[in-house]
Amino acid sequence: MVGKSASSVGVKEPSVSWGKVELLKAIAHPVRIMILDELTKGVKCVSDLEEFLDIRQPNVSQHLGLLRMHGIIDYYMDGRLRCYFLKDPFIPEMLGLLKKQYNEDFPAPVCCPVTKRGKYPGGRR
Amino acid sequence: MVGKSASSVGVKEPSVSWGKVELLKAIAHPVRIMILDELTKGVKCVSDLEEFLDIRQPNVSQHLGLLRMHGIIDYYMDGRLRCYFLKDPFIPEMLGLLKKQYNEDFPAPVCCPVTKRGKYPGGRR
DNA sequence: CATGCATATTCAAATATTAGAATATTTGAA
DNA sequence: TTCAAATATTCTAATATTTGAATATGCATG
Repeated sequence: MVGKSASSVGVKEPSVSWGKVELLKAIAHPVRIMILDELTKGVKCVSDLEEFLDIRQPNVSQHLGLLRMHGIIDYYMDGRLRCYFLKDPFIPEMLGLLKKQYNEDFPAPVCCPVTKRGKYPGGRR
Repeated sequence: MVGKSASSVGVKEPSVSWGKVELLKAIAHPVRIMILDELTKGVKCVSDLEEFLDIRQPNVSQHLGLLRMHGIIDYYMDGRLRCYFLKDPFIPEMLGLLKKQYNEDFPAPVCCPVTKRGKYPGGRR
């Protein structure tokens, strides 16, 4: 069962899947991020979100529909209310990352400074 | 200097900043994700990426330019090569998250099933 | 200082995203 | 059954993104 790790054997590391990139695209909108952040705190109905977001109801519904089509959220009915909730466990972790503060950038690689020639790690030249 | 935490006082939790949403948008493209994943492994010049991505050079440069404009990557010159490298420490963590496998969705909240009325947590009705 | 390699820029066409307006649907209550 | 509340859908105009083609730039080398 247990064998060499993928990297030790030269097998390709699992890369980011097409589906995950689609998910990223679906999330990458200020309104949808706010919706998701709100849903992290608990179930919300459309009119709650409408008030919170301060945008028009049809637009809220459009964003909710998009998120639902991607399997990121879902809803249940409560009377005439649609109670939306978070479905994808990836989302809270993603939001946590997005809220994290990073104080410094990575340093430039050692083969700088700029004008020093011939150090390209790939072997080309 | 030190005081109560934001949450203990009812102050709004820091939400996702506008800048972070912009960063998400910049990242949310299959080619750019591949570029970033590749740069995670080390410095790459444009023609290396061109070969790896199998798209035309001007297009590679366009994506690189976009990422650079967002402060996500930078480059140094090595002779006539532009050696691009990762600058934003957020990226590797994000890629790690994107590669993570999630086996189950969150369960629907307890106030289901659908027809049970009057349980909306927000108090409306 | 001319040449060629590595890369960037500009432009245009195709396509995708977004938000609003108008309208439709669904459900519970009277 | 009728009405009103809650939400969804459709259509459209504005805008943004993406790509390819053509071309330009910068630098190292002879």
